[in-house]
Amino acid sequence: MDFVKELRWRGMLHDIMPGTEEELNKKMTSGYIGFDPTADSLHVGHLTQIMTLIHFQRAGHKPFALVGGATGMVGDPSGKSAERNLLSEDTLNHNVSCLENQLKKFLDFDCGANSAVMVNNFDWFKNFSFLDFIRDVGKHLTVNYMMAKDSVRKRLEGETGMSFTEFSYQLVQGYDFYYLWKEKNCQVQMGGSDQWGNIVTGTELIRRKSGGSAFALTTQLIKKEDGTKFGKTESGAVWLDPKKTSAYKFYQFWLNTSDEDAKSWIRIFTLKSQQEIELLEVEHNQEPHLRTLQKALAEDITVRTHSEKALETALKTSDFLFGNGSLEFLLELNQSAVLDAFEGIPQFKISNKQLLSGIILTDLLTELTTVFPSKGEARKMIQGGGVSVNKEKVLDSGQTFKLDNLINGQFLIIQKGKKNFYLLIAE
RNA sequence: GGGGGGGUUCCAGAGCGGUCAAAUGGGACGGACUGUAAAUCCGUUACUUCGGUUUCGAAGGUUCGAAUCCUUCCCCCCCCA
Repeated sequence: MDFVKELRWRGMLHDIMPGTEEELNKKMTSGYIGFDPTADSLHVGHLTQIMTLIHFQRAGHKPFALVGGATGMVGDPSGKSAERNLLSEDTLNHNVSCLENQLKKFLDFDCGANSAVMVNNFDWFKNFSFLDFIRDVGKHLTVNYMMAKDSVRKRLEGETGMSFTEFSYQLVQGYDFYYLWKEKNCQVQMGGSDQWGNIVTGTELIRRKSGGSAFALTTQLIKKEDGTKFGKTESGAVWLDPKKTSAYKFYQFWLNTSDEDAKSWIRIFTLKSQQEIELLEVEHNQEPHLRTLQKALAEDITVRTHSEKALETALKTSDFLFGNGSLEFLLELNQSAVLDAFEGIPQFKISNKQLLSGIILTDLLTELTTVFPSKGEARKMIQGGGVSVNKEKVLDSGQTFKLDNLINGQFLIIQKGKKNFYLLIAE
């Protein structure tokens, strides 16, 4: 398998430094991608980078996953219009270990020579003093060079300015590359296209400091066809951690991609072959309403990110919530089967006592649950026809609910809009 | 240290004594149409027991009445040294 070719046909390649492809085709090469520990989980936006490393390893090269315990302390100004808040050391440590655990799922760390390796740049920065750094690293690059970078220039032109800390970021990341190049024979750095500037600082540093050569390659930033940001839903980022984004929601996120996006994303986010994908596309075009591509995409990623079992549950839940005649289906299940099917959607407990006297819908949606943040909002949404209980639209915000509204004597299914469900359990 | 500009509802950005819960745009959410798609159209976008109640960097003050005027403080940007 030819790594660069692979990225090309998948439409992932954005920019590549001259000589990189030749170098990679010569021999097994080590390459790395850095991940910033800005949160305690990776999100779907990181998946492109993860896929890049997977392809890298499948092509017989040795992938390094770098977690930025040190760079995370500085803050990457790339793509940021304002200075960022620094994270505390505790948070950072916690995040680093979370990310490491997630990355372990995707790469093979035990397959001989090209086993993946996990590194944390805090390890080589913790004992690097400020003075040593500015003498050994800072001296090799001019401020002029650093200021020409997009990430810096934009901030200098803008209104917010930029701290020295963030200005230095590229040096810190640049040194990572130098260190890995020198100590681990890591010759290639990869990353999203927004990282080009930072990566080049690294190759430049290697060249000036040691006269060595290193290579770089960046991947396309994922964009949606309609121009909106990839990876966001109404409830925020789509995380890989099932505690932050349930497998059901995760599956739904991918299922809901548009036809256009599905075509490019199935190439980027799955390992399916070109042939396989083209076949799926033909199928999809014949009967677009079946959403063959979206389903294949969603299933593939869900299994690899979570598990076969998680996918099954997600499918079951989706089937139930979006299928037809589903209330009957629910009646046949016992309580644990219901809870299992609803695992991925928000649940609330209410007491039978309250239901005995009847609960007004708006209270139910705001005080007893967090479906809506305020009664006013709940009322407006109900009036707009956006709320259903047990699959039936409710138009009177004053309606009360009692014991006999419960399905199976214990459940109430609240629906906000078309796709947001909540399960209320009475006990 | 000197001079200038500025902090408004999710964001951008109007308002510059009452008609302001605050224009406009974006975003977000909801509805219709569909395929749980895209495009399009429509609606909502501080809280409320619908009487009112709390909002315009913070605290005071002037006024019948302030986002709008005054005082102090905090923060941001630009220019000069």
